[in-house]
Order: sequence, then structure tokens, then C-alpha cells
Amino acid sequence: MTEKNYEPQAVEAAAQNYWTTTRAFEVIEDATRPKYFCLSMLPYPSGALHMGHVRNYTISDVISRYQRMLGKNVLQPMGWDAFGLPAENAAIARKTAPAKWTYSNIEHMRTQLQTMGYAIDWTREFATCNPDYYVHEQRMFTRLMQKGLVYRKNSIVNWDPVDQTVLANEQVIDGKGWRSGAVVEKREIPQWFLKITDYAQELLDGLDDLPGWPDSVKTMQRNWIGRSEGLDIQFAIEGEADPISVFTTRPDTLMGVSFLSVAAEHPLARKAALSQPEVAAFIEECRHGGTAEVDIEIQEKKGVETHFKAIHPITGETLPVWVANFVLMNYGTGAVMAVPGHDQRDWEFATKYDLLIRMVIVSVGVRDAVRELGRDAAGNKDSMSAALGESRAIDVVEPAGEVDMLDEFENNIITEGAYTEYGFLVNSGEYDGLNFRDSFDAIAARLESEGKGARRVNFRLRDWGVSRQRYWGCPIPVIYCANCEAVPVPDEQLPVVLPEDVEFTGVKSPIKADPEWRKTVCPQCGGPAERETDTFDTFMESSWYYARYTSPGASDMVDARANYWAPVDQYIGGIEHAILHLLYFRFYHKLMRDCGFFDSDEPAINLLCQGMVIADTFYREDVQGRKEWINPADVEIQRDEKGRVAGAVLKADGQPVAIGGTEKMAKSKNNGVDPESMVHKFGADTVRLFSMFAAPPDQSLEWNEAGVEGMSRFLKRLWRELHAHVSQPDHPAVNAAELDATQKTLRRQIHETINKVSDDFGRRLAFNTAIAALMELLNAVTKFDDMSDQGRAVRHEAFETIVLLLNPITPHICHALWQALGNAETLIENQPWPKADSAALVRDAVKLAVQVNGKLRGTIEMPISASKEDCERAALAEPSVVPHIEGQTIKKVVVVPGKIVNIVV
RNA sequence: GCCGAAGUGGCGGAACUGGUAGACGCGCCGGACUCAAAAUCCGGUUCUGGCGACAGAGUGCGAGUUCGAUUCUCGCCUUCGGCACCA
Repeated sequence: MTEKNYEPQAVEAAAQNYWTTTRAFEVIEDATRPKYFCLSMLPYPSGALHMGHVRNYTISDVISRYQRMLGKNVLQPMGWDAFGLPAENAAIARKTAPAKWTYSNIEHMRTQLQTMGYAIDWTREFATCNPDYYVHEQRMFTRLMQKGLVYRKNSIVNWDPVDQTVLANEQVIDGKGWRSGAVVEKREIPQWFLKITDYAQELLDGLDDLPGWPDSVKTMQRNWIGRSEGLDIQFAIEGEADPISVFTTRPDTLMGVSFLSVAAEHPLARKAALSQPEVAAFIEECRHGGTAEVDIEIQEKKGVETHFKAIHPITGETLPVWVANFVLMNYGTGAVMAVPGHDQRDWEFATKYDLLIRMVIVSVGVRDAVRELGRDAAGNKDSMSAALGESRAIDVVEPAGEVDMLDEFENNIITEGAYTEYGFLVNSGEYDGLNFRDSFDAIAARLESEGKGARRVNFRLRDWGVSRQRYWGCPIPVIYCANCEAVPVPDEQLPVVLPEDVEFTGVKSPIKADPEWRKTVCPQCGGPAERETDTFDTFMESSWYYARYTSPGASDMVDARANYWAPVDQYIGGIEHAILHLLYFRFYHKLMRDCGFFDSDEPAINLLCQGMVIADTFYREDVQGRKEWINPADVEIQRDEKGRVAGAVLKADGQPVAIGGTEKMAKSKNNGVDPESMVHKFGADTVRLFSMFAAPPDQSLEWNEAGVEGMSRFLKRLWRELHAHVSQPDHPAVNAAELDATQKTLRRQIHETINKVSDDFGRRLAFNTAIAALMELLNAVTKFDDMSDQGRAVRHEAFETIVLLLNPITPHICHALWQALGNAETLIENQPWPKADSAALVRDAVKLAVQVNGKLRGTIEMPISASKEDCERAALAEPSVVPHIEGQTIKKVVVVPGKIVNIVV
């Protein structure tokens, strides 16, 4: 080969054609070889590939190709998360069927993906909206019904009173429906739930066995599952048969309870509303607004008193019962005991409504001061001092406002906010002086013996509501019969197929609107019955898709092949999935394990959460102040002579545009960069190289076309330099014994680069620094102008190494260059990953930094064998160091071998 | 509001286990080649002062630990991700 110029389009077409015709990436199970399952989160077929996809699948492809070169049997599959809300919205906007829109998007995006040259086994591809896929999901659901892991209960949804439809949280903007603009209401409807809480403890414990997952994700999941130990306490209600049950993690504050708060949906609140118009009005007010947790958490805390009185379980005191808008019916028991002195939210609520605030916990310092004073809050001498005597200090944090707190204690008021730390009990009768743990035990024992409470482990995690009142999803396989209630659809009647050829207007799901579709007969009694018309949450499909890749065509979810491939060795996807998807994914694996499909407990060994792809935004404002967003591709940046950004103009008219900052690529800001046009302009290898170079994979990546041009320059230079090398006469093999110092230095850098890149790919997943090391090596080869036999031999070794190490990132150009280097085999054919030659890595001298008082003053070059004393002597004699230590007393010299000498004067 | 991250030159980032801050790339400045431009190649480029040798400052802000802190601890600020019906 003697091509002068690098032409990416031709190089890429040739390489891709070779891989396709040799079916290079189709894999089968092979028990004799170690497997490697490399998985990317499957894309939603939104219409066109975006840079986030490109980044995700390039990371996955680099890892896959690297593992392949290590000799693994690598499975890298691809599929489509094809059900979902955007298809319904597109269907309304374009007057087409959601299925049609989805399938055409898949066709287009598959073609786009294929131009990227990913090492994907396309024979395993599927779309989740295909009945061949979702039939298994339906069968799994009926299995889980039979196992008792599914139940139906009422649950709250966003209701648009104008469109008469359920809204997703995303469709609620500032408490109003996105299309109708009507104030959204909360409405209770029956929905199906999966008992993920049965697995809460295992999901929590399993995180400890996932060293390959980021700590941030594990922490978020732990907090989401939210295990807490506490007490269920029964508060009897005057004149009512049933008590209110509350859960608390702070039973030590029980004597500070001054009222109870219940959710607006709580049965007691409903009962109060029957006789009290103010309560009814408040509950009605609580029905407005969305159901999202963030809306509830940031809204103004409000409440209303009911006429009910609760009885304190220890003192027998009567306490008012309030309805409060911040108490969630679907968390805990829907009721909480309010301790304004020691809970900030209760404190604010009590301050607002002028309710009693009691101080029942003090810091150890205040306890000691009080003990010294020998009196309690009411001024009664001696009653405290005895009780405060024996407590052990645990988890006691000293607050800054110690003195204020003593004042507050003496006056029995809390003015500056709740004291929420653990401490010692006061004003708590027989429990005075106890610490958190001792008072917890004492109060728990008493309530348990009196039947008024019980220790309980509570989880923040709620069961998974899987019902959606939408059309474009997997039908829930349940039949309702007047005689038999909810009956699972029998296996032989599955799948329940979603009709695809429908009219979709957006007001009502076509299967809800069609009176015929739902009509059926009861599988149990044979009587007339109706099908469920709700569909599954699309997280259902994305919870088990990885499993289906292992067993294409299997008659059940998976077959015996699943245990060869599972668990996933490397999973890659966006950090936005850190909690929901990744928790359902882990949960579903355990469900499948318990159905006998898997031997493993967790679905994925290693997880990499990639950052977002961001880009500059530009805009112009019209006369009304509305922003018209301009795509970065249409803008030219202007700089001052120091290279700082001075402004930007629209290429079309040369007039200035405003710069709006760097944000996530999105249609709304028109700052998306189209991967297809980038590939057309620079080639897939350059796009892949830039997306791996510009940032480490877990950080956000700023798309910058000048940077892309830089990557293109690097590949062109590699092409040119390598072809210049192969045009030289043949050279002998490298003879390590014959090399001169310069040749040895280059050869050492070659082998250091092998180690660096191997570590970056295999352990660190730091592709950006691997590329930087390869650029440094090419820079060194370019400067190396030795045309001797051994010089050419070392240069050849350098080029072979660069091509092999770069192959996972830019496989097309490496495919061509490998052949240009005169190799008979193509690179893809089991070409092994290079190993560093330890003899080539040996250094005989090392540079040490010399500091005086921690400030760098010079460097010394020392033989590798030099002793600490030698280093110290050389450092003290170093000319650039001497002026800084002259006339000073040397207190200490720290010598860190191979690194630094620090002289302290 | 709660949970989790991030913050380093003009810009993207590097410094992996507490040990020479700024690798690599972009941009910019200067030069070579060219009639000229593009492309390419060579050199410089944290800031301040100085012709210079050099000196001082410097990793969001404020403290602390240490011979030594981008890295560890505490307290703030700002930005981003998630908050259960977007996927």
C-alpha cells in the first residue's frame, strides 16, 4: 500500500465491509473460552442518533474490542427500548400510528449506528415492542401473580380535568397540564404493584458485593432504599375504635410529642372532613398540584386541625391531630408524631400554627451544666441530678450554640430551630438523663409490653407501581370477571397483543376507546369478562432486556445459554439511571433467579456511568424578548489576540449572536450536534476518537468542532508518518543488545505506553489519558530521525504498537494501517494485545525534585541505586538549592526514594 | 426541600496511593514553506513583576492536619444529575 492521503470514507467502508462479510462480531457460546458480556443501556428510538448515544456505544465498543484482543469471547448486543410516551406524542403531532413512527425510527437509527463501525452482534437485535419479546414479560407477570409478588391497590395519579386523562410527571408544568393548561388534580385509581419491598434488604445488602459499581451509585441506592430502625407507636383516638399508627426513628423524643400529623388521604382526615368544612376544604386544596415528590417537598407547609384528639401512649395526655400537606400517604403509615423541639419541619409547622414546642433532648454539655445547677427546667432542684447520673455518651455532637441552648433549657423555649442531634433526655419523667440508645430500648420495651408499639425496620423504598394508563406499552395480562375478580391470562392465551394499526388522538388510549378489544371470557368460570386496558411501565421492558440478548429465540424468557453469558461484565449508561432503572434491573435479576433462570445474584459486575454531552448555546432575542436558539454549527466564534472568546456571529449574516453558556445537548436549546453530519465530514474514527479524548467517560463531554479537527489531524499525521516509514527499505529485527541510548529511550517509551494504555483500558477506563499517551508516542516517533537498520526496526515496533493500542478506539484506520505495515493477517483475526517487555522498561537514572520548605528549588539526577544519604548529599550541594539554605539551620531532610527530597530549614 | 456528583491556564482536560501543578489536545502569538491562501512543519504560551538570570502568587471560597495538600478533615458558595408516570 502506498496511499498518500488518508480518506476516511474509503477506509471505513472497506473495513466495515470486511467485518460484515466475515461476520466478525457474531458470537456463540463457547465453554472453552472466557466470555465477556459488554452491555450498553439500550436506546429509545427517538428518531435520530444523538451524541449521547455515540459516546455510550463508543465506550462500550472500545472495551469490547480491547477484551476481544485479550482473547475473550465478547458479546456486544444492541436493541431498542421501543415502548414509551414520546411515540404517543409524535403520533399526535404527525397523525401517524405510534408503531409506525417507532419502526421507521429504528430503521433509520440502525443505519446510523452501523456507520460508526461498532463490533455489535446484530443477529441478536430486538425491539421491546415486538410481541415475541413482551410475551415473556407478560408470562413473568402472571408467574409473579401466582407467587404472591403482585398486588392491586389504589394509588394517586396526576389527573387533567379538561383532557380527562392521566398525566406523567413530565407533563405537569407548574402544577398545570402541559396541553390543556388546567390545574392538575390528584386522583386515586386502582393500579398493579410489584413487591420490590420484599427484596429491599437483599437489594441493600447486595450493594456490598458490587465493588465494580461506582460508590456514588451505591450510596444513592442505599439512601433510596432507606433502611431505618424504629418503633411503630399506636396513638389511641378519643371516641374512635382504631388507633393511629405512626413510625418513628426517634422514640427518644416521644415525651416531646405535642401533636400528630396525618396525610390528606388518611382515613382519619377523610372522616374529619365529613363534619368539618375547613378540613374538607383543606383536603380539596391538597388535591391540586402534581404528585412528584419535589413538588410536595418545596411547597409551603400547611395544615388544618381536626376535632380528633390522640392519647399519648405514656402520659395519657390528649394531643391535637392535624392534617398536613407534607405527610405522604404512600410512605410509612401516612401519619407522623410531631416533635417540634427536635424535628425541623415540625418546628416550622408548630411555629407557624402556634403549637406547643417542648425541649426533651439536650447536648452532653448542657446536661452536665444542668446537673451542676442541680435542677430541672421547672426549677425543681434535685429531680434531674439523680436521673442524669449514669448515661453513656453515644453519638453526641456538640452544637455551636451551647450557651444559647442552656438559656433555652432554663427558660424551656426553643427559638432558633429544632435541636436534631442525638443527646440526653430531659423533661421526660422517668427517662430523664438517658441517651438515645438506652431511651429507645426503655421506651420500646414499655410500649411493647403494653401493646402500644413494636420495634420495626422501615424502608423508604415503595413497591413498584407498574400500571400506566397509556396505549403504547405492553398490555397487562389480567382479565377482570365479576365472579372471579382479577384472573391472570393463562400461558396458552399469551401474548395479549397490542393492536398496532390504530388511530391515536392522544385523548384516550385506543385499547381503552375500543369497546371490542377488552371483551373476553373469564379463563376460570367461562363467563363474560374484560381485559385490563392499562399497560406496563416501560421500565419493565428495560429491566430484563440484557437477559434476552443471551438467548435469542428461546421459548421462555431465556434458556441455558443465559448462565454462560450472565452476569454482564461491563454495563455502560447514563448517570441519570443511577437509581430507578438500575434498581429495577437488579430487582428483576433476582426475580428471574428465583424463577430458576439465573444462578447469579446480581445482573452486572462492573458499571460505568457516562457523563452528558454538552455544547455551547447561542441565541438572539426577538422584540418580545423571546429567545431564538441558534445551532453551534451556524455560528463562528470570535477571539481576541490572547485567544479569549470575544464574541460570536451568525455565519449566514455576519451579525452578532448572544452566547448562552454550555448546556446538555437538547432540542429546546438547539445545541445538538448531529453525529451523522460529523461522520460525513470527518469520518467515524475521528468522531470516536474525539468522544473518547475530550473528557474522561464519567464526566460531561463538551463537543467542540475545533477539537474534532485536532483529532482528524492526529489520524492524518499517523497515516502519513506510517506510510513514510513503510516506504523505507526493509529492516532487520530489533536487537536489544545493539541499541544506542536514543534507540533505547524510544523503545522504553513504546513499552511504557503499552503498560499505560493497558492499565487505562482495563482498570481505569480512562480512555482520554490512553489517547494522550499514544499521541506522545507518535510525537516521539516523529522526532526520532534515526535511519539506521536498528533505528528503522525500533520505529517499526513503535508503529505496530500504536496501531494495536489504538485499534479499540479507531478500528477502521487501524485495520488499514495494519495491512500497510505488511502483515498478512487482518488485525481483527485474533491479533493479541501487546505485552510490555520488562527488559525494555529498565531505567538506570531517576530525576528527583528538591524542595526547601516544600517549595521546588531544583532537580537532581541520581542513579537508580543511590542511597538516601547520597540523595540528601546531592540535594544539599545542588547549585540552585544552595542560595535557599545558606546561613540557615537545617532542621530535617525528608527523602522519598525515586520522588523528592524536602529540606526543612 | 432531600440524595449524589463536579469546580484546576483563554478553553477541554492531566497529575492513578499526600510527593516537581498544568501531560495531551484546542485556541492564540511568532517563524518556515507559498506569488498568495489553505494544508503542513518548527518554536512559544498559568498569572504578576523584571531586558534577563530570577522572584512572588496560584487548583471555587474560608479554616485545619502535614516536612509537603488539586488529593485528607470541617464549614460555605456555585453548577449539574435524580426524586418513584420522561427514558
